[in-house]
Amino acid sequence: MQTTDTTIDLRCPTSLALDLFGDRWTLLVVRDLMFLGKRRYGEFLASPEGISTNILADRLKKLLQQGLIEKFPDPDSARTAVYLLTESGLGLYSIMLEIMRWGISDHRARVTPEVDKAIKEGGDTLLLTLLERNQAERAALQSQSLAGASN
Amino acid sequence: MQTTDTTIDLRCPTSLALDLFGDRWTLLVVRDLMFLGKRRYGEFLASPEGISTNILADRLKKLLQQGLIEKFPDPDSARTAVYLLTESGLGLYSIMLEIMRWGISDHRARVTPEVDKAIKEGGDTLLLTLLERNQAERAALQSQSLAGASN
DNA sequence: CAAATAGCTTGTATAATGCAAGCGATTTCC
DNA sequence: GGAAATCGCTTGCATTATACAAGCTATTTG
Repeated sequence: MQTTDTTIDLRCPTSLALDLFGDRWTLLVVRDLMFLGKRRYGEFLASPEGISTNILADRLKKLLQQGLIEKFPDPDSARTAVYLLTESGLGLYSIMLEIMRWGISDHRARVTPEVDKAIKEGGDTLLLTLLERNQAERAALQSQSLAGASN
Repeated sequence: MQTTDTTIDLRCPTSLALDLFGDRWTLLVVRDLMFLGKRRYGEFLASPEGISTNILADRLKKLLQQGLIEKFPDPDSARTAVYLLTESGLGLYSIMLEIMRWGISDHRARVTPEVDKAIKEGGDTLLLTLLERNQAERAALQSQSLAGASN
């Protein structure tokens, strides 16, 4: 007699997580999207860490495949796209916040005031804000792209 | 007039954190030490992910250099060493717990009952336990190595 | 309509990782 | 107590990932 559920991934969640972001760049793209309001290829590229163009393209592709981000046509320009975290992508919020908390406490690195407040206050006020913002952006982009398609 | 403190690392804490564990293996060694009670080279090597010998040696060296782990002579054998997380190393606890929480919720990966309980209950009961255990182990290893030195 | 720009892709060099073998210091076995 | 096995690495080499520069296409600007 076996267990009824055979879909459980027996691996350690740490290992699973590292499949996703066990590299130098993925979480920096997530950070840009989650906390710095960046949405476009060129904006990610402009981050001070200096990701290369091919690596950025590769990470965006992987994040798309894993359903952590979505890609929309940019209402302002036909040659750029807008990337947005999905709800699943925002599921990385707590990990990101703990990483930032760690970086601040041990190394006195800097974050935005918004993040700083979230780290010090605890709770998930910021997460709720991010979820709302994201939903609003997504709605706007979807209606725009529909309108665009009917032109 | 400048700020008095010139030691602040201006980089984003995410980037700082990725310097430390932005790779495939470092956090798996931390997991072994923090939650699975592994202490020796051979035990890390035996983890199911299958780290290579040179990579393991390299990561242990880096973790030592960064003060996240300590190395003690093994009281039971002159050819092995015992590695222990420092308090600074245990500072990664919250990050690890959030990573495991993420892995469990989205992918139903498995953790030890002890970790599962910690994830579900919240609070830092487990962290306190780990800190105590670690201190006890460290004390034992230090007294043993002193006794050994006087032989 | 020419030049510039955004978002990539495509080489190619370098660095990180994976794999297997080897090596010195113990420890075990007979 | 000597030979063989074991442990904790290190070293060499093949493969993969990343960095850097250039190029290409579609769009947009002047």
